[in-house]
Amino acid sequence: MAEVIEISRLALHDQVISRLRTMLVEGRIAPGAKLNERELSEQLRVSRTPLREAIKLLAAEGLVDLLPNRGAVAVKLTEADVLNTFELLGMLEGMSGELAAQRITEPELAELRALHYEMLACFSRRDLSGYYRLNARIHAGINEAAKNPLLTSTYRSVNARVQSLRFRTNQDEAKWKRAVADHELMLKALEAHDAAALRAVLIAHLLNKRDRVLALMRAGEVYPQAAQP
Amino acid sequence: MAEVIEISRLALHDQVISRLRTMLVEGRIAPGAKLNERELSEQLRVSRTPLREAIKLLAAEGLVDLLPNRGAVAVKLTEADVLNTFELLGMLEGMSGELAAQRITEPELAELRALHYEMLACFSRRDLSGYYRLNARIHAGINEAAKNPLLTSTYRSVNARVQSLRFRTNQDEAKWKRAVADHELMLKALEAHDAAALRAVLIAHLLNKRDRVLALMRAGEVYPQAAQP
DNA sequence: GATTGAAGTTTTGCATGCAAACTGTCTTTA
DNA sequence: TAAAGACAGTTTGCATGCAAAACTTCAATC
Repeated sequence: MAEVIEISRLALHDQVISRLRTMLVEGRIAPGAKLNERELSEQLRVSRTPLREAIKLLAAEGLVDLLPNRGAVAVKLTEADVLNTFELLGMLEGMSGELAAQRITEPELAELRALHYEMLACFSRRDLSGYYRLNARIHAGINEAAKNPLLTSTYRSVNARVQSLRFRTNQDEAKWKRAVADHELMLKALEAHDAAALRAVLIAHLLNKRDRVLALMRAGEVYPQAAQP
Repeated sequence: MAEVIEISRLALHDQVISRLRTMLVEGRIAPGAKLNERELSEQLRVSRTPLREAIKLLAAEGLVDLLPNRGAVAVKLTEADVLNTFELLGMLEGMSGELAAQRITEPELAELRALHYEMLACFSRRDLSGYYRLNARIHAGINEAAKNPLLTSTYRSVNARVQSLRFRTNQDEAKWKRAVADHELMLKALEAHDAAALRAVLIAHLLNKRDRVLALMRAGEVYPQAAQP
């Protein structure tokens, strides 16, 4: 009962934000595409007021660009944007790792171990989407173990900018194995409370991802359907 | 001509955001105070629509808390919040310093040197507000020299959360001298392109500031007029 | 043929109106 | 006397309306 009330009482503009963010991150709104207020408000079944509030917030998160008197467009990252984003993301994740190695509790470690084994199961079955989901939960878990909510939310926000690109990198067998090996090292570092080691492996892991994203961009496979101005 | 047009064309909600942010950062809206939409919209001479958009954005920046169906209140930081904020800020500023030491150009360095001497002039005259202004410009300059706009905007956003507290710390003579000495070290490190040294001095400088802010909070001098719930 | 301009349409930005939720006070009841 | 409830006033959340800006189309001129 209370559940239903709570859910229905989620502010409309918050629902709109979530749905829009998902559409942007998953690429259902193509990078560079214009966000037409009338169109979106009909699609999402809300009036333009909460929709506009949502768009403003997504602009603050860096997922859309606001053009004065000309509405909003989904951001289309340049190579420099990607480099800058990963540069910052590496620092944030490295810091997160250092703090987590120092501050993680035994129950948190046990949960991360469990997630790790679930992820290995997905790897064994070549279940890529399950792997991605668990991978994200593990990184979120490390982030939480750092016990700094502001760091967590900052990381989440910066990460959202490149999330859609990270989704699209194709995992060939060798790279996938390498990523799994990285995760083994992460767990070892956490168990040993070795801050420097965890920082190093997290950053290396991320730089790897960055290079795959850059390779994708350079191959021109990222924005296939988006029209150039 | 174009100037005037450009200025007048600044979106209303952007003006509102700036003015509200200033009011929050400078403490003209007390921490914990409720933001009444009708009241503020009359005060700022805009309707509630752009005001509400601005409040939502400031919530995303962490300057106000949104209470569903009950409006917004200016954030009132706990000691833990301050610790977390400075922890992240130290990391961002440290990173900023490392990159700046590697990437700063000669003209940028010359400008920072000039600002430094202007700041020394303010110190010599015991002109605290001028000192603060130049101090902020120097730190912004270092940030820019890091050549990562995303890092710059992230730093700015996180810094805004504690800006109002930083304003209020009282500079006794010894601490002020120490801060000026830190700035000398920063310039030396930049000139030598010594990333590690600049990182170290920036972080030490910031931790000093953190401790002064914490001391202020513990002395109960931060929220004198704000009513407790 | 290309470029400029003018009218019509679309879209954004802001103001306002209305219903739902919340706050505070006063009354009623145990 | 204290607690609960009802009612009035206030405030928020969302929808809608209107004016200004931008875009489109088409024709006219060089």
